[in-house]
Amino acid sequence: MIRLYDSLSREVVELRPRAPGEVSMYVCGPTVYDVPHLGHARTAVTYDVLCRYLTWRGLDVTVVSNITDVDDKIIERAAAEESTEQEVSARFGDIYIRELGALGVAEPSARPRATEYVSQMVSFVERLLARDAAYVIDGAGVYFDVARYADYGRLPGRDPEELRESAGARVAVDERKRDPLDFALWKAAKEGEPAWDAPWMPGRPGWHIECVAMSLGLLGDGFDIHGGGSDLIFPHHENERAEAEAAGHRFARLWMHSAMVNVEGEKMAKSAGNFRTLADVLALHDPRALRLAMLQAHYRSTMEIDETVLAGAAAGINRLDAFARRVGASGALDTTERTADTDAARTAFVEAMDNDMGTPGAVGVIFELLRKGNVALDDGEAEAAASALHTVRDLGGALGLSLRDSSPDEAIQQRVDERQEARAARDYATADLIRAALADEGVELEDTPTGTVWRRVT
RNA sequence: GCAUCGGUGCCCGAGCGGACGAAGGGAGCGGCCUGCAAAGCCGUCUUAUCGCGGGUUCGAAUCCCGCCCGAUGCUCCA
Repeated sequence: MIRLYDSLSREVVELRPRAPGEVSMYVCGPTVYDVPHLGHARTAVTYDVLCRYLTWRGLDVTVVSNITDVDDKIIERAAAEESTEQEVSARFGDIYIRELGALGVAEPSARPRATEYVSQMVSFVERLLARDAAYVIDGAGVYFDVARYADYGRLPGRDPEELRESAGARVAVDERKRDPLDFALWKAAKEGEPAWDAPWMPGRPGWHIECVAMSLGLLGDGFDIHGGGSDLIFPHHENERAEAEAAGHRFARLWMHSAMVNVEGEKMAKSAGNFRTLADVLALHDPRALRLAMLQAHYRSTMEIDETVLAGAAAGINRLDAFARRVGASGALDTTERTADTDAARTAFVEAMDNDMGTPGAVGVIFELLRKGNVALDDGEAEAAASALHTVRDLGGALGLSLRDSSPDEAIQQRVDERQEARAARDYATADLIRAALADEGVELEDTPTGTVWRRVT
């Protein structure tokens, strides 16, 4: 039984897909006006792991993750660069996809762009107008009428009255709105901004509507999981929910929110100026180290990512790879043979993961099995070690963590062999010379009872 | 202020009523192994005052109340 925390009911609930055996999931992607940072990476990794695990458990998963390519910030950036909105969003969209791909985030089943869904958004707004859940303000746009949605405020756990009090604290409220909480579904075109035709006035999509159009459009009513970063709970997700349900649709069955990444105790954000780009981290570390660091914290806990954390995770990745090399050097062949240890590990792994994606516990299980495999190797039980390795690979795969396979390199192998000959002849001076030379090239040697293995150190 | 989530060994971070004599990773130290390393294993720091004070319970890191501290959200946000 797979259980997940549902942000709407505020409890861990059993995942009960609308269609048995199939899970449909929508993950709010970024607005592409700049390069991705670690926060984007954490969110993407969280849902990537969920998708991989559900698939590993035998479910047929469909993931839709959007890219929002019309928005105030994109317009600003395009203006600042004297470029176009299309160019800016295409550029950052490509970077986003490439860098997350490098992190091992699998391509979603569909990655819609907001601009591809404008006509659906227009129809959606019409439907809301027809149901009297929205109204037009001439020259300004079309607004959602919050009063028409009785459940408003449940997702963020707030009373609409309280929400109303703080509305306008940061942005001036348009006097013509019926309620300060009302928000734009469609924004009237301004000079020099991208615009599309619409029955009310030419303009561009307002807030939250793009995700509703894309999620319902691609996954249909009552899709299973809607996820995103916790900073989207309000207003973004609550307003999506209001729009969809006020239009008569059954929206997401389960809401998930991943926690923020902090830097020195503060949320990483562009506005705070403390963000680290994904590219910066990827330039310094194995992408698997970043993923492991993220897996070692629960997705609903705020986590700190700094050099200490990254270096620690990188050391963990080295252990994983070293185990694979050791087993490889033992000559034992890959085997699906089960042992008491691998069975116990699988059970514990599933138990941890089924419980609201307990990746830290799941990673713990993997490392425990790794240690047992190393002990088996020390005891000369290569077969048992190979079984452990096979399971480590399988479980790691369910989390998107792979072990590095050494790539053969004849030139290096030749020198390793030369060193072995020297060692056999007890000519340790020569042997150490070769080892030091290889070390200078970033190649580290490990002597095992069955031969010497080597690895590249980055 | 209101809402939500937290405060666990040197660091990160699980656990969320009894198998806790608190997982796992990292760091330090000692040992074994090794020609020396690396890798690995074992031990150790670690009897972790589980933020503080009360309470419930046969039993609490886990539940309840109060307090202190922090993060996030309250129409830019992943």
